[in-house]
Amino acid sequence: MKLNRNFYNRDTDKVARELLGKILVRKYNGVTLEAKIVETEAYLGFDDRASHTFNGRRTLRNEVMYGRAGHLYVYFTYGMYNLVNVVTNKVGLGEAVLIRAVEPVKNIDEFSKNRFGKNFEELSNYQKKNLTNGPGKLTIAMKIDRNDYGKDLLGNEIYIKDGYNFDFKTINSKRIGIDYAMEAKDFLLRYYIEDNEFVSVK
DNA sequence: CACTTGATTGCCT
DNA sequence: GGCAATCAAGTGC
Repeated sequence: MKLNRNFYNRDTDKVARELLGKILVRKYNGVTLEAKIVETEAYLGFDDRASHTFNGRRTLRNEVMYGRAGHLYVYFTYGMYNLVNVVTNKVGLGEAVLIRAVEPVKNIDEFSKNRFGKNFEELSNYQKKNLTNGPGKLTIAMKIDRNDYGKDLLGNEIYIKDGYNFDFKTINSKRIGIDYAMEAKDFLLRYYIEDNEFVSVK
């Protein structure tokens, strides 16, 4: 069942934890991709130096973070990657959850073609391992980019639904790639599924 | 395997 | 002008 608005409109840290095991559904050109979320990070508002909304910073790019929970915040970074987030918590707070890694569960050949131009079984072991194990990689595999900025996860084009298997242990750790964030780099706001091979950093 | 470095551009100061 | 919530290729052990 598709997650409702109330799921997203809660404490961001809790949403980040509970998104593990849920299924991200992505439809385009008549194709349906499904992937299990295996790694997330919470980005908070005013007091989180790692967040794009730190200290109340509000620009055209991050505007959707201040809006209603359950919408997509997609942004472009390092000159070549799109990263996808889910807006959370109350309007005006500016919080979101970054989806850092997923495990394909439906139409894996489409993921594979979007990333490497061939079917999954034709990939090298290295390519199989690197299909969706990172925030920049999964957006390529699932064809998510800035055109998806602001989309509502209660719509039909892209949404998240309940998972099937929650028999896993959740690991909580520091976030990745935010060494500039001073005290905020040590916040324990990252979650991932223990022993899952698609997690970006163990 | 671990570590280093270059790529490439939108965004904010 | 400087940098970024990253990735892939290259080096060396």
